[in-house]
Amino acid sequence: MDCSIEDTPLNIDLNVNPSHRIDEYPKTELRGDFGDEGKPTGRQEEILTIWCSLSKQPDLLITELNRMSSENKQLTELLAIVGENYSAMRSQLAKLKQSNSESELSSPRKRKPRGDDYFHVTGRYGNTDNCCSDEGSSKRAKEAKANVSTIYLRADPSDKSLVVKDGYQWRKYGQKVTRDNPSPRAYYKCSYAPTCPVKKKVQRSVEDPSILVASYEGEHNHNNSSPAQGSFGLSQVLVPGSNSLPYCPTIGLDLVETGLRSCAKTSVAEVKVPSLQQILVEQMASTLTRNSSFTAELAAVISSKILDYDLAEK
DNA sequence: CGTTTTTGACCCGCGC
DNA sequence: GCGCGGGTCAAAAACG
Repeated sequence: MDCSIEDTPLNIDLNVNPSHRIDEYPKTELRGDFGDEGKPTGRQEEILTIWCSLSKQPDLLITELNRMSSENKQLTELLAIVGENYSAMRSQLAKLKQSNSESELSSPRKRKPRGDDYFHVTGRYGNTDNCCSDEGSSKRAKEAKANVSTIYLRADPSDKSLVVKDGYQWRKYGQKVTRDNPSPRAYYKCSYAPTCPVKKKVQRSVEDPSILVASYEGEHNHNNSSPAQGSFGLSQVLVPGSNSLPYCPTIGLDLVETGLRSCAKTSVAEVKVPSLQQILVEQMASTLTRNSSFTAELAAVISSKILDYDLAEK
């Protein structure tokens, strides 16, 4: 096999170093069917091609490795800065929330909302009708006993369905448009067992329509219908629960904290959580490495640069 | 044909 | 007592 590389229309700028731009080099092409998992020959050929190029130029390999190492360092520093900015923004948000809640307490509400204190604590993405309840009401005391819990799920905003796949079987018995949220609220009952008292309310967040807010009420009185682990989706974290609510997902950036706080509030066992940066890096790495097109294009860019060095030296 | 979803009507608690 | 708004019911429609 020879180590020739053909031209390809692919053109991805992967160079984060502004002084070292890829488009300074001639566009090259890669033969193959990227992303087609049924035909692995294309990608394998690219890897072989790159390996052939690199093996011919050990010095070049070292140079390239050094450059990538420095870029990696830069990226790490950038990530640290982003993390610091995030922390600063979060503390500012906390201050804002605190001042907002103080002003809400000082101004009387027109109508006493239903719900319990739980929502007040965890309800950043909850509805306003579920927050700021008064103490002392017998109904609310009953609700507090009823094991109410809220989860937040990332959902496709274009998908209008209010379906939360949590592994249990639900029967929808109502849907309502509430006053303070344009998106409808769906009411579900657990249909796995006829006598199961668990109810679920699902509604999109007012602030972010891509967030589904699901409120669970009650406790399943039947054996778990073996909810599939991870059925909440990729970005959700399975949390061992002590009650009927098996999942306490942590989604997105600020939702991580909110989700976990809600877990703690519902007496769910304490959970070790990786740092935000770690989560971000892992998710990015996972997404990129699973994308065969990306890896193929990455290989294409690297090989084109190597070839260019080769030509320049000659 | 059984199950699930839709949707308008009704019920009930709360604030005024 | 009345009106508002959330929650539930139940008949009809849709679905598999």
